[in-house]
Amino acid sequence: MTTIRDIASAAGVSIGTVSNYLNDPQLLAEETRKKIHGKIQELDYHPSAAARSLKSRQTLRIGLVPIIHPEDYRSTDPGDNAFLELLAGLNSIAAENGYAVLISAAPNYAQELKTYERLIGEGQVDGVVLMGIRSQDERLKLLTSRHFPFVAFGQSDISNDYPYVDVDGAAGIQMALRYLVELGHQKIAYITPPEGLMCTRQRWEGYVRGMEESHLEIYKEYVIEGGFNEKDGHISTELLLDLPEPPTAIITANDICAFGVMRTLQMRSLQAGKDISVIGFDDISLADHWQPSLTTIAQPFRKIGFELMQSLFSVISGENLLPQTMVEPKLVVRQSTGPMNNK
Amino acid sequence: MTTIRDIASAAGVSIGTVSNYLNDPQLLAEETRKKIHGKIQELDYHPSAAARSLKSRQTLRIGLVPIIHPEDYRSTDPGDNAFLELLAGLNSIAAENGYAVLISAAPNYAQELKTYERLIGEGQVDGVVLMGIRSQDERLKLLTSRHFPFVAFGQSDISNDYPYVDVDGAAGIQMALRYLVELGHQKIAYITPPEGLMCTRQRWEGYVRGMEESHLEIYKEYVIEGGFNEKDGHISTELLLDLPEPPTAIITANDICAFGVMRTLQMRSLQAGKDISVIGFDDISLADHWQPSLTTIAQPFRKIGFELMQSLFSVISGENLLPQTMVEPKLVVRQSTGPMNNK
DNA sequence: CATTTTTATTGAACCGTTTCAATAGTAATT
DNA sequence: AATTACTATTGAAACGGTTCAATAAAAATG
Repeated sequence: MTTIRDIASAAGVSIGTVSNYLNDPQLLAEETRKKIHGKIQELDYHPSAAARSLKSRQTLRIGLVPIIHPEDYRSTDPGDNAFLELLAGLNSIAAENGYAVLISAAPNYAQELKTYERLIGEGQVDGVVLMGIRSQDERLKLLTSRHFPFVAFGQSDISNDYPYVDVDGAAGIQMALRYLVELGHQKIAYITPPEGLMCTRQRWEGYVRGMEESHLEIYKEYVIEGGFNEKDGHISTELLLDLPEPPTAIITANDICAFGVMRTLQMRSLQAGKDISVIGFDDISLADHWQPSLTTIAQPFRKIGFELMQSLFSVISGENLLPQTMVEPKLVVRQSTGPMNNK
Repeated sequence: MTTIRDIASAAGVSIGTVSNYLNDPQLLAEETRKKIHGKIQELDYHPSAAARSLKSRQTLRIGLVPIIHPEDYRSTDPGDNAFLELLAGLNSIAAENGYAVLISAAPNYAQELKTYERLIGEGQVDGVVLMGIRSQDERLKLLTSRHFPFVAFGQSDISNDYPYVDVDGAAGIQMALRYLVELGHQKIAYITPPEGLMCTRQRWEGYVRGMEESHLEIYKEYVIEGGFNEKDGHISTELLLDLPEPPTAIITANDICAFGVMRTLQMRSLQAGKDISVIGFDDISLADHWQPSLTTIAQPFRKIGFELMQSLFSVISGENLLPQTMVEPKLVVRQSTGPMNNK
């Protein structure tokens, strides 16, 4: 192992000078700089991360604490696809800034907070990224009270004075509505996410705004409190189709729910995209491969990862202690939507 | 920040004793142990990871270096699903042993080796996990020559005297064959992965052994050098169906290829699972949602993650410097296979 | 009871950096 | 020429643990 002392003596300078070379090279005379550079290459020197962070109090690491599901599970959870893209986003910005991402798993929810406490207590990381914000999220409280830099993906239902990045669900729904109206639809049903979630409230606003924008009235029969599962889609669709005047388009809580809608249409010999238009939310990988493929409001997870990491850096550097970003979703048009069919 | 000295003076002992408490509590007298424990709780003490690893030379971290694809991409790459499950496996064993996983991304292949060199040079991790082993993989050479603990997922086509975990592709194919024969199939075609890969060689062995086992002869017309894409499945299937005596079952290189096979069958108005049985490899999430759902040979990625991390620990501890593990795949039966159809 | 062994604790050195006041040398200013 | 202002470099003191030879006290042995 070669240390800073080896470099110093090989280059005939003091260790302080080598340290300066490492941290602020322009402090040195051109000649000295070259000499040190040469020796570093020659001796293949890498400064010890441990020593460095012991003294300087920064680790160049960002923490992430996933909960590992106990069993081997193959989920259609959008979380899956999302998580990878998000991780890619986080990592790429992190790497650009010389940071790495430390994943310290918690075996279950009970151990979650303790894992965060260890992570920050031991000084393993300079900041953390929170995913899957829950209502009354204890992690928000913990990190806020400890004044530890963090950023969350998603807003909470409690106070929102913490750094976050969120997807503008309202804009997404509004976008979908605008598109459907362009296609001639007017009877547009909306299957909402479960009551009580932040995104439910957000998206509802989008629905209201979008309908107003197109001067359409909201019929309460067309708004169904649904959920994220295929079953929710199924049940809600049955209700909608049994109305005296069924809708010609359905916006759903997420893609999985939309699949439930489409299966129900099929059972009734209706064709999605022709008889009834269906729009999902998320754009999971299945959406593209479904038959017919699903038009959906895509969440740009990679970009969210970028934003999260950039926000976190601005918190850490003190440049902006309360960055709050909204990311715009994107409408991906596929086969499950089409012009209104006047039979 | 409370340090070991704070605890020591609060408990009225020396810092050496507190250190002993931390690392080997049974060295202490019951009474002392309690006293220190109390103060640690009271002062919410967490030993500094940096100081600890500076002196002890272990980081309690394992490194992983993914290459971040430059663009936002939504892939059907089994790698995706695989990567997450694998990561879950790695993390859960790591966490059990007090370890965390450090992800240090490389922006591209050109920078990959440098990233590894930094990671181990700076002493950021105690070992690394290698994924996606390539032929003549430079990483194997680097890590071996530096005597740095590592374990690879997959064998290489060069020398194999390094620690690895691999999936027994031969056993998988043999399993599939046995199942097809049970269903009455005899004309069983095999679309191979591309020539030159390790897995191709492995699986070919499985095909040969499986056919021999059932006393079936191998017809070279039934063996097609294919690949991992939908197109490979398509082209190969056309060839197979145009034979004077087309096969009644097809084993493919992976699920994506199998989808290509199934689409081709559909084009010719043949029904997978009735007219011709199709078996994939990997069990990506789409396999279950395809119409008809795909029978496939599943790679247990979670378990592979377990094995990888366990192997790595045994290398690090010196307990076994050359662990080499084969993991058995599992046949997942769905709708794309069925009894032979004697028309 | 003296001696040896075992058990519990200590304290100082060390791990490899960063940091910063101090210093020497050089250039600019009066 | 004397003073002041920079620039480049130094050296020692941290940072917060671990390690280990040394020591003290208690227990076992002859």
